[in-house]
Amino acid sequence: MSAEWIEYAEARLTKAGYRRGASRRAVIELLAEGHCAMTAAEIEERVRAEGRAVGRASVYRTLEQLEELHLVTRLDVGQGTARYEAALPGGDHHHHMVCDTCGKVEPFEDPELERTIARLADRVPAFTVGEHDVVLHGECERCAS
Amino acid sequence: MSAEWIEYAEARLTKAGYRRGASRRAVIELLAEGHCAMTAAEIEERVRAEGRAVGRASVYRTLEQLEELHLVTRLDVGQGTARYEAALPGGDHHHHMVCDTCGKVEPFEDPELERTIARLADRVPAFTVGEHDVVLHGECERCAS
DNA sequence: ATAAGAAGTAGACTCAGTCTCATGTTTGAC
DNA sequence: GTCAAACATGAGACTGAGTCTACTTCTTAT
Repeated sequence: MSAEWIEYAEARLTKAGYRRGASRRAVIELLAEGHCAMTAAEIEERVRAEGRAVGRASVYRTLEQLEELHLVTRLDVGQGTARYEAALPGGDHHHHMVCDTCGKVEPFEDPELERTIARLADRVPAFTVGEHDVVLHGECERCAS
Repeated sequence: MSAEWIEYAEARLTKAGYRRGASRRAVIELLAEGHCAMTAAEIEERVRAEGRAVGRASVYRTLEQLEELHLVTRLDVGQGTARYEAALPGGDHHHHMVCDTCGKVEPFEDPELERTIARLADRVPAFTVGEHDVVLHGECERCAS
């Protein structure tokens, strides 16, 4: 997650007809740093901490646009706050484990799970499956001890 | 989903040390009707529609207690609103498909998916998996056409 | 360089969910 | 049955995420 992703994202946005802007750039740069699953509020706060004024609306608008182009993944872990993370073009599909005690969010991958869900999606004709989220709730090592 | 579930839920609550109360009873009765995945606001509204005054706090408190005893399942479909549904004691574990266009929530079951997740949970030592949610996003038949 | 319109800002607004506290009920003890 | 302690309840204030609005500032095509 890095400079290439920034360029890639900007290119996709331009191709999609969006103009460039400083706020969006700042949000994209932050996401590129790859801190897993930030909330919109965290993003706003961190951009401001860098000394840039940024409107809440700009943050949400940017995230919405990026999500539309599948450049970020929105993730609902059930604490009433959505989280966002940069998505690489070629896959990197993963899910999340949430510690219900401390709130920590941990990513994981599982090809078998992907296959199972793909098969399931084929089997359901009344529904066109697009995205899917698997959220495992539980306790992380530290909280369990 | 019916009268037995109401009695079962009340018995469990009593055993857990809770006293009885009219508001909680009303919420439980509504859940027992089995309308899939209601929001807290819908529950409050429907209880009021029956002519009973009920405080928002009572609804949320009841749902929290029921969730703690695994008598209801809380479900996050990602529209910023939690949904709740009665859970039968002996299983009936299911997941949900959400139509991102019209917001409709449809339940589904899949034993293969359950097995896959159970295997996955065993394989992850750093995390004690408790509950899991699988939410498939997509489009329902009507919206797709 | 300029004008059209997208992008940005601040902050008011909405709405789900939480908290508080005075009041109403339940229950166990007598 | 009566009583009091303790739990349950209701109204509404409060919080915090996310949306909307009105207005300003840039980008970009010409």
